[in-house]
Amino acid sequence: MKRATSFDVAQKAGVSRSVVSAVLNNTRGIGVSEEKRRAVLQAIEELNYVVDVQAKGMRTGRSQCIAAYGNLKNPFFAQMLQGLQKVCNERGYYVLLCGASADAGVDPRKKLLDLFLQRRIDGIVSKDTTGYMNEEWEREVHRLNIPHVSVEGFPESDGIASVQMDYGQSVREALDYAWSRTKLPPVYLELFNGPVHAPNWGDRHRTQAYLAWMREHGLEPNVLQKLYQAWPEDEAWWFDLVHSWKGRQVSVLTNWSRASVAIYRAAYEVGLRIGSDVHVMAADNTEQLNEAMVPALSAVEVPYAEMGEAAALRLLEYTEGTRALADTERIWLPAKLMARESM
DNA sequence: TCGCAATTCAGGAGGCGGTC
DNA sequence: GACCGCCTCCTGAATTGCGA
Repeated sequence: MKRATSFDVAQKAGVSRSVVSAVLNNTRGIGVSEEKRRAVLQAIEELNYVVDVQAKGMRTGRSQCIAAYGNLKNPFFAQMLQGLQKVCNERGYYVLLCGASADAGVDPRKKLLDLFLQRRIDGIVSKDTTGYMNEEWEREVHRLNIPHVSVEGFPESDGIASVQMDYGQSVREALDYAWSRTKLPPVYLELFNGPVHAPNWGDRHRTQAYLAWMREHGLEPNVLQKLYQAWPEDEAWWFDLVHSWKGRQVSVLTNWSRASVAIYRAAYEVGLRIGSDVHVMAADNTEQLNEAMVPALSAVEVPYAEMGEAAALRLLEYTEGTRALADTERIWLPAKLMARESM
């Protein structure tokens, strides 16, 4: 059966297509009487009429669809999507999911360019790794005038709009909380992926914030750096560390909650109690287990859902023309302090 | 008749400009 | 203010025109 068009709706309601359009879009400046409005809405219902998005795109040049690009295995991408989807639902947009896995040596980002040129998407929100930079991609985005917002990527670029959590503020908040709970000088334990410690943008901001906070409080900084290895490869290192804390209380802030998990394990083996002997707190929610751990791990967490919302709102400003593409002012969101039992 | 290039048409919706 | 007519958007398919 042929699907109904706005022409059919107009005929059935006894009005012109312009009135149907005005009712559907609440077009400013075009008033529609209550009687005609009801007639149009009734015709829409009776004919099961739905706006043809492709046809609409022909006229408006927009697809009402935005691409969400990221690593599908990354749980934060899913969290970001929640916020993105919420905004898109409210604003009548669809989300096209684009996985970041490369195949046959093709940069998966390049596919996004094709989708944009084919008018299948109006813009892109990408969940990038913290501090991610890509000058070639930036050039392409500018060359093609693609509305694009990165979550966590391009933190030092003025060319790409991004949504960032304030890592410095998150560490300060964690340290203030830890200090208020224990009055112990906090140790900062920084886990890194090897083989060489090459701190990214977020890592640097965290460490700088820790050092500054310690200085301001007249305390001697104590930064421990540890190459990440899967348990139990490096259990001896953790045992030695936690063993050295025996007989005194310590307060530890870890950059990744993964490090907190290792401390929990070692403390269990050594016979120390988390929350009373060893006070632990994480500066992120990498493992998604903070709340489920026993005792529950206190943390300052990255608000990925809120970041997804903020990114979507900014992107729609670009696609709908209420903000110039050149205006790439960064959006900063605060970390969420989740006070639990470990600190 | 064939092959190619140019032109026309169809599809559905948005909204400007004009009328009452 | 309420409403209508008509132009416009883009692109693949169909049609037409023309030379070889």
